[in-house]
Amino acid sequence: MLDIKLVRDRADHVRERLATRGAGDETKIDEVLALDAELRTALSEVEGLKARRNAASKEIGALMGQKKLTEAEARKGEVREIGDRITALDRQRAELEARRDEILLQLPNLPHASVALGRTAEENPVIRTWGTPVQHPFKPKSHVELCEKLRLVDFARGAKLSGSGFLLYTGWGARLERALIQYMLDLHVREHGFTEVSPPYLVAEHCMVGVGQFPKFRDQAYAAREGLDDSSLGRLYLVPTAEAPVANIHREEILAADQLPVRYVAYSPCFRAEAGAAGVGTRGMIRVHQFDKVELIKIVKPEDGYAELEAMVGNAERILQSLGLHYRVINLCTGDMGFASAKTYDLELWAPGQGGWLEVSSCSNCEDFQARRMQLRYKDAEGHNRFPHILNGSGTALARLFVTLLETHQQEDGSVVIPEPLRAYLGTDRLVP
RNA sequence: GGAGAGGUGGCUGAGUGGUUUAAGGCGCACGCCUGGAAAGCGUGAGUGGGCUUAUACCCCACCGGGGGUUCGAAUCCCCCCCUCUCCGCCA
Repeated sequence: MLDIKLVRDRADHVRERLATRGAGDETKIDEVLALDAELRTALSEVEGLKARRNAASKEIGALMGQKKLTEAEARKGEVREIGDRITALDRQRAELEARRDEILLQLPNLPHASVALGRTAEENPVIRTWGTPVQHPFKPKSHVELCEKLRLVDFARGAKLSGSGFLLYTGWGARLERALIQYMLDLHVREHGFTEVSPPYLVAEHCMVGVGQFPKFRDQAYAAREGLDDSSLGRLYLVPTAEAPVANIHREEILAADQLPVRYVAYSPCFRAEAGAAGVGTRGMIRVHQFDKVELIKIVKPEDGYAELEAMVGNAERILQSLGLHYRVINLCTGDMGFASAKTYDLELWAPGQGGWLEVSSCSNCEDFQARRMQLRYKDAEGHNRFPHILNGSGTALARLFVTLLETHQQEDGSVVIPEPLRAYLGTDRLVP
C-alpha cells in the first residue's frame, strides 16, 4: 500500500510514477485526496467531541462522588447528546476511511527510478545473457515428447485426475522433481545463507492482502473450505507462491535492527487458478495450475534493499549456471511489472525444444509496499519504527526448469544427461528411454 | 467436534463501572551518588493517528478482534479468534 502521507505531500510525483505503469491508476489519486481531506475534517471534529465527552464524564463522576445527584443527572443529558453526535460522526469517519483505503489497497507500487519506461514485455531491457544456446546435431525434441518417451510425466492421467493444467509425475520424473527441489534448497541454505522454512500451503485472507495478492487478484486464487460448511468457503486460500505465507511470517511485529537482514528459503507447491486467462492452453508443462517452486524471501533495511535484490538475482542465477542452462536476465519495464514490485528482474531459460525463452524466476524488491500492508516494522538505530524492504525471488520455479533441463541436455538417442551437481540427488547420471 | 481455564504494557502481575488518562515488581535508558561499579534515590520510556516547522506541546484511539449497554467500559452483555488442559476423531 502506498503511504498516504506520500500521496498527500507529493501527489504529482505519485501520479507521475503510477502513470508509467500505463494502467491509468494515476487518475484515482484525486479521489483518494478528496476522501482523505474529508476524512481528516471528520476526524478532527469527532476527536474534539470525544475530548469534551471524556472531560464531562469525569466531572459527572466527581459530582456523584460528592452526592450532587441532581447536577450529575443534568450533565448526563448534555453528554448524551454529545454521544449521539459522536456515534453519527464516527460512522461517517469509518466509512470515509474504508472508501479511501479500498482505493489505496488497489493501487500498485511505484516503480523505482531505475526501471525502464515501457508498456509491454517487448520493451523489457535484457541486462545480460549467460552461456550460449546448446547446438544439437539433430532436431531437438520438445519436453512433451521427451516426457512421454521417458515416462516422466503422464499428462493424460494428470488431466483425468484434476483437469487440464495438472500434472502427474511418474517414476524418474517424480524423482527428478524431488531432486531439483532438494538440490536448490540445499544450495541456498549452504552457500547463500538462507534459513529454510516450510510454511502452510493454505493461508488466511490477511496474508493475501499483505503481499498484495488481494483484493485486486482475488479471482486468481483457489479458495478452500472446511468440511461441509459452505459459510467457511474462502476463509483459507491455496498459496499462489510461498511468498504469501513466508513474507508474512513477521507481520505485525517490530523487529530489532540486529535481526535484519532476514533471509528465508522455502519450497512450496504453487496453485494458480488464473481465472480469466485464455485457458491453460499451452500443451505440456509451460503453464499449469499447480507447480513447485523454491522461493527466496528477504526482509532488509531500506538502504540495503537494492544491493540485496542484485544478490538475490545472483543466487537464482547460480542454480541455472550450475545446471548448465542458457539464460538471460531481463529487467521488467514499468508497464510489465507486478502489482507490489518497485523493481523486478526476470530470469528466462532458453528452451531448445520450444525455440523460445521461459521465465523461471522473478526477483522483486517491493520496498515497503508489503511491509506497510502487513504492519511489519523494525526499530532503527535512532529508535524509530520504520518499514523494511521486502524482497521475493524464485530460486527457482520448477516445471519450466524441468522442461528446459530435458530439452537442453537431451541426446540424439532420446536419453537425457543429468548435470553433475544433480546426480547425487537423483541417483543416476542419465535418463534412458 | 465437545467440556473447562485463560488472553492486560519488553516480561511478570494487580485491577469485576468513575483520583487506573493500567498499581506493584523485574528488566531497560538517562541522571544523581561513587575512584569505578553495585545498592540506593530521581526521571523517563509503548503503538497508531490528528494538529504542528517539530521526533516539542496538546488531543484521540488502543487491555486478543468486532459489536452492544452506559454520562463513563480493561471491568457488564453478545459474536468471533487464539492459547492451554481433558475427551472424541484422526495421519
